[in-house]
Amino acid sequence: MPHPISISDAEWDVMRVLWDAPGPITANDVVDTLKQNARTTKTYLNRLLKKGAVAFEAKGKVYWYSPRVSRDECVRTEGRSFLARVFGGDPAAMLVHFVRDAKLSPADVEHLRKLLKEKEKGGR
Amino acid sequence: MPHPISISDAEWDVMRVLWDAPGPITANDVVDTLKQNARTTKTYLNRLLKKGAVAFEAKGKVYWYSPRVSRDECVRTEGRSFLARVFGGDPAAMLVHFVRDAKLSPADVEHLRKLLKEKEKGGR
DNA sequence: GACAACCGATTACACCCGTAATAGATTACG
DNA sequence: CGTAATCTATTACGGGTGTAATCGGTTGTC
Repeated sequence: MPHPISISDAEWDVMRVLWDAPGPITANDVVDTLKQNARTTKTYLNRLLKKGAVAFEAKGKVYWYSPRVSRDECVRTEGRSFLARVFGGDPAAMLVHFVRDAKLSPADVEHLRKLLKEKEKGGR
Repeated sequence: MPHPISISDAEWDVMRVLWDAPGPITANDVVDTLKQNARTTKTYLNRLLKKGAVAFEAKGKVYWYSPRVSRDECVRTEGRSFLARVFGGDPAAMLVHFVRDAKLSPADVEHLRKLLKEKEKGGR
């Protein structure tokens, strides 16, 4: 994959809006959702365009934007970088930390235990 | 707490070396461990000093450095920021992702399951 | 005592980032 | 048609970051 696109903090906000949308949306849709300064948000969209993280289709003078990279791919990339930076690449240490630190509902806990159980036998 | 010190990527490498050390160490110790350019590493130490993330004691012309902020505090801060950025603040979603994505030894899995079990009853 | 080696401090520099204003084109309205 | 509104594109700018070279002082060595 020729893709290690790096998405900044503020750009993540924009990407999450795009990923959550059911289809292409306009810059103003993003602005309305984020309730941030319109100029600023449009700058982010532009930078994401340059990076190849989003695509657009022009209708009249308005652009309709959509993600060009998958959320999952970006989450994985960002996660690996975080893991390397903060935990020196040790995933178990990271999980221990988060399990300790996170506020989880009983249902969440149940879900995670199930996942771990599968992981235990299923392997992979 | 007057402390939301922000530590950059490259600075984390330095901090991890300091945290892992049993006591104060010199800039050259850090250089030797990281095997990065000495000038560069020293720049990082200087910036960390300015930020108040490390302290030093001069012995002769050599400085002996030690962390001034706890690893745990920094990990927590960084973790929260990551959680907000990538998962919009949903800890369960993050854990599910990492449990799925991480390579874990059977012992790791066992450990995590135990932690979750405690969390389930003990709460908090 | 002179000079080389070495150390931390200062300076450099290009790029990214958050934040936004301005410019230029196009459209909508009266 | 002319003017106002509205898009996107371009430009701005201060601060952080990765990367490193230079400066100025101290120290160790001959």
